Amino acid sequence: MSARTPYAVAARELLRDTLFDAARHELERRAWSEVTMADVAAAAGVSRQTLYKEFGSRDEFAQAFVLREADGFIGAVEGALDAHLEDPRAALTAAFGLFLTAAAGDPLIRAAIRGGGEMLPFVTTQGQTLVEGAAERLRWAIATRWPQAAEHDVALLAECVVRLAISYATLPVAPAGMTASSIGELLGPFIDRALKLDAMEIGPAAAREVTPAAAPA
Amino acid sequence: MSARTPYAVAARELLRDTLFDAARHELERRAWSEVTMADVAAAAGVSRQTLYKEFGSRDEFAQAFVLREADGFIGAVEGALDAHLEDPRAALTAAFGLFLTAAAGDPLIRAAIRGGGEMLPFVTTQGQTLVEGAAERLRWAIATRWPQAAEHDVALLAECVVRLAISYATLPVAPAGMTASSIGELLGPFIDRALKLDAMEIGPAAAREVTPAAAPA
DNA sequence: GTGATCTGTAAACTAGTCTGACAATCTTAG
DNA sequence: CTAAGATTGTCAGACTAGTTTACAGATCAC
Repeated sequence: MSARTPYAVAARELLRDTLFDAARHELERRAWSEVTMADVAAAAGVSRQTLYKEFGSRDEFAQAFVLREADGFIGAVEGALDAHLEDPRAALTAAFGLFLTAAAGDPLIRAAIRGGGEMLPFVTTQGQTLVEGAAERLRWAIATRWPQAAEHDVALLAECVVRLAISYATLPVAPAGMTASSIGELLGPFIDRALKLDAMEIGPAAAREVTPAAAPA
Repeated sequence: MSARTPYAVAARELLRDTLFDAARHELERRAWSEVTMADVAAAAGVSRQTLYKEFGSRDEFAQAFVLREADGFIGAVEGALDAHLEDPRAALTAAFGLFLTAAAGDPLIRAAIRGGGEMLPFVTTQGQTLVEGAAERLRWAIATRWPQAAEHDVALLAECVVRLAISYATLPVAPAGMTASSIGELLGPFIDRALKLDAMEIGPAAAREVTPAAAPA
């Protein structure tokens, strides 16, 4: 795989990764508002200009950074899904619980929540990219595992789950497991109908009583 | 770890890795004499000049490539050592067997042996760098796991094992396991005396801190 | 306000890579 | 054995990515 990636592409990816890792490293000791672009660049062993060339602005960089962090979480979530391929409802509950547990333990998220919320805009008001990106990937994760599900249902589920995940991660009200099983209860019926392997006839336009509107987190 | 590696260094390493991987990829379908430098460069997505700048000549590149391949093997060998920390003799036998098995199954080594031996010089007559490099790393691997052993004994053992490994890999005469236990018999007495943890009068210190976890790299 | 710091942009400079070309060497066909 | 073709190793010039220095505007501390 790495052999088939041309150097130029890999080098660019490496640059971004190095910058992200540098940012994470800086964020482990102080808040985002205390970290300057110069700090990030220096920590990555790169000039400030290079950083600005790769990411146009400070906000753009923060956005991309948050997106990459989210990507890491989704990787873990996919593992949880794989552990419950036969039971979609359990898969969601497990994945959601794992995500919340990981999020609660992640030093970056802890800092982001406690640190005056200076980074919160990137996952909420400015979070369109994040929600879209995460939903896209979750959509793919679900679709490949339960291919019989209707595209529309998968899209709806993915986006709502992502929004709920962000909401509960930034504002936890109960232990991860408890929240997760609540969500499992809430979305269970929908999931059973949409993803169930059983040979039930799933009419896409069937009764859709509970259509949770895209509630902003 | 990757965060603490400055970009410039990582980029250089990436370039070398990309070139090595490209070479391996090429070598999986034809022999080294059939692979041109242009092929390697192209497969890595890099110009021929860049290749020549990083490695002065074709031979130098081949040398470095062989060295890196060997490094991969030693990584596996270290794993085998860790599985027998309490019994150095068994550790050597297991490691040697694992190496020979892996070597026998490795498409590159198979091709190198059968392909008219065009690459053999790099592990034999031209193989000084390889032997020294591999011995150095094996020496380190042993010394960190059995720190009570005398430096001289470790160095002697490491170099001979490396040479034997190369010899048997390039000219196998029996199944890997059989050869490995023969080597175990041959070097066993020396190992028992040099590395044995038992309270014999080895070394200046009878005080031995049993380090159970030699951090797997 | 004043000074200090940081962002975002611009310019000139440096290092690394690419392209195309070349002589020298090696291979192969005839 | 010779001629044609391919490959190695090297070079010069163009191009690109990254560095350095500098500066205007915004923000914050005092």
